[in-house]
Amino acid sequence: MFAIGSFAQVAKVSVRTLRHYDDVGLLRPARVDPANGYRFYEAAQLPRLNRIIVLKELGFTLAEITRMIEAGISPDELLGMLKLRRTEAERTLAMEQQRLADMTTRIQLLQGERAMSSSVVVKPIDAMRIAQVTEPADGFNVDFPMIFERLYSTLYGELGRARIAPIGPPLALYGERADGRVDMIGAVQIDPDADLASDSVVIRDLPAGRAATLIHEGNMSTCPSSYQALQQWMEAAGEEPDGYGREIYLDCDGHRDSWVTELQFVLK
Amino acid sequence: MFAIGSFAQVAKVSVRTLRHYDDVGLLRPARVDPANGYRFYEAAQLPRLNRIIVLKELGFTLAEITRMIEAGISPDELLGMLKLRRTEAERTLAMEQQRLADMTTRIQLLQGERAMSSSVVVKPIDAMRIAQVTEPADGFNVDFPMIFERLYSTLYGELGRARIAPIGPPLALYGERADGRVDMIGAVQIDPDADLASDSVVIRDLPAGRAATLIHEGNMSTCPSSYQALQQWMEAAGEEPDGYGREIYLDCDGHRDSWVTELQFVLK
DNA sequence: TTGCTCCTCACGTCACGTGAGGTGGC
DNA sequence: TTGCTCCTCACGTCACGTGAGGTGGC
Repeated sequence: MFAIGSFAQVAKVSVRTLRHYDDVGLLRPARVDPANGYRFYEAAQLPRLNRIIVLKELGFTLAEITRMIEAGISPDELLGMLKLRRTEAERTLAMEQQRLADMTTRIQLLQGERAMSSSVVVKPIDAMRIAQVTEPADGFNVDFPMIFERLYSTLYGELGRARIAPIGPPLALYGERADGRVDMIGAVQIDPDADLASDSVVIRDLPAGRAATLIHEGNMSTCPSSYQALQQWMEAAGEEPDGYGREIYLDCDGHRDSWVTELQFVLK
Repeated sequence: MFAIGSFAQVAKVSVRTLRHYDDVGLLRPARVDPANGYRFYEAAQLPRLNRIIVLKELGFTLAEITRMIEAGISPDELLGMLKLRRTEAERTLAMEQQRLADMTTRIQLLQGERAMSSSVVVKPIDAMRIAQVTEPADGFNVDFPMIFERLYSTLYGELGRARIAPIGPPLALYGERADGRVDMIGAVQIDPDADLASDSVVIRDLPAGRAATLIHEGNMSTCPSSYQALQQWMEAAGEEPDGYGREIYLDCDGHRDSWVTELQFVLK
């Protein structure tokens, strides 16, 4: 017979742990003094306690362990559960490694004085239906404000006439053309059930995916530096963009200098 | 201005998360409607939210993030903290890997039908002062009960005369001798302040360390199979024993068949 | 009027650690 | 009588998830 303190000492667990296992019914003392509630354990209870400790080290929860021990699990079953757990463990291990790599990326970028890129966030993007108006251009050295003014005016005009309500803020997309030029695309999300026949406005579905994103604050004329930061981040993180960037005009109500725009690169 | 739902959507966090960040003061809404408590956010708050998300992904706690953001941390400081965190992450990663290896060991042993070894536990052993009586033998093919009866009778007799109280159960140790024979050692823990002058009883300090342990239930005559299980476990786990085994007679009061003994191998 | 969005509690999570406040035997 | 061991609550941990129960505007 061991009092709880000595039993804890030989088993190298805390007294609190033994009390906890009593509470949850995982390991009841061999005897409890009815007068003062003192718990007493037998040496013969050590194999059970050790089994608990081993299973815990293997990553099972106390609830799982309770079930396993109560059910008098066979070696074969244990083997199966262990293999399952190992698969889980491998996954969390891979995630940990990813995180470590992520930290290393950020450290490198910080050392390169590109502090801005320290708020690049990768997030899922949902599939959505958009309405868009396209205009080709000879590259990125163009008068963006003028072009997009035209695009959005056409887009919102036609949507209004067709009684289709835009969802959320306007988007800018860019597309490669067969003739080597670039498509400037003004777009906005619409209801997936909406449809429209128009010469200028095209309805299209964007697929779901992952994107590296960065919030650009202020006038779009200073946008290139934000794009650069995003691109540097992707390079350092070993991510590859799928196509050109996207712009989401989260706040374009006030003065151009106080606009807030999310830049996105869809990742492969 | 975004209502909490749309702000959550663009930032890809849950509404609950935004409320939580408000509660802990990490990200207060730009405006709260005094009438109904509705929270409203501005696009310009996204950079802060993204910084929070990034720092969280890097493994900082919300409390740490709060401090970092409030203090307007410099890139250099961030770099330092990141490196610290990376060291931590590397350690937990190594532990995860150890666990995975451990699982693989157990899986192998289970497949080899050595289910018994599935309750081998590695635990720290404390440094302790012991009193011991030694008798050489020609190997392990001897009459253990008789020898140890002699050893313990001498040991407890002398301790009693010297008024030294034994602490805990009796131990059996084994030692290599220069002449190729084996020392059979009966021992017991005593107070670290205790001392004794005797021809037969020697006081000695055992160092702290780690040991692989297994509980043997029943008569010591069936002990070899438990020792074998322990040794198989060590081999599979890539651990090396430092010297012979130790035995701790946790319960040797009743019939020999109901004894409970802990077998230990100190690990290098 | 029916949905939809928003609100505020408040419990639950996982396995104990850590006091607080009190008791019984050497 | 002073330590020591034991006891039972009960809060705290970490970052929210998940109802419960209720309200205000299209």
